[in-house]
Amino acid sequence: MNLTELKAIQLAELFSALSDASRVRIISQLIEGEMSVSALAEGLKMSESAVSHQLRGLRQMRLVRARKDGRQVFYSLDDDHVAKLYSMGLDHVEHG
Amino acid sequence: MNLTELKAIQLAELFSALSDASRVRIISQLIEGEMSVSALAEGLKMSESAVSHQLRGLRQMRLVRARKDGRQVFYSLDDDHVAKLYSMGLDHVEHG
DNA sequence: ATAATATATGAACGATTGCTCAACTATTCA
DNA sequence: TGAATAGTTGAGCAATCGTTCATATATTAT
Repeated sequence: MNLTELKAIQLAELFSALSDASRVRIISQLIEGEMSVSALAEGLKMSESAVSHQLRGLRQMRLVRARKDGRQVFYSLDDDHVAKLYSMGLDHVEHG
Repeated sequence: MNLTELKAIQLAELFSALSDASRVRIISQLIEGEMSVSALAEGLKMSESAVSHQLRGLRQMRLVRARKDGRQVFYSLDDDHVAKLYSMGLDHVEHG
């Protein structure tokens, strides 16, 4: 089965979403449920700016969804595929 | 479930293997079966050097295995987990 | 021996990434 | 209204990445 260049790029972009430890930790938090930017930043000991920058990328890839409530913005996973990829990867890292 | 920093890094490294279109295409070729460096290079229209550099990374992550036969080196997937991640990602890109 | 072939490797380069910092918008509170 | 809070954004910078190019190593053929 021959992979088109477009699909290769799309696949690479998808996996890029989980190719950084900060983003992996963000995803792992969001698997527990939606969370505000500042809660994520505090829990992960990252600056709010850094978290926000990463969330923007995840949002653009439609892996994460934003819900605004007052002055807070709550993020959650937009797609259970990501959670599945995550848990499959974790399984590989832990056993195997 | 709290993710340790080590596991976050290991997960990120695993997904990094598929975070580049060239590597995705290499993996997609190797799913079909083992292949020499020059065959990969020709099929993917990449230089042998570029392919070799990428294969080294994949080898170091133990996602790919090398078998030397004469002056050729045949590469194959070392781990069916990668193929599973790949096809799961492809599924997400194609549908969903 | 020499030449040719297959692959690996290091240096160097531009491109991309992930962060910080400062400035900005939007919302709430007093 | 003005101050405080939550988040976003752009510029800038160091670090990393993926490639090319030249060179090196290993194997085979002559």
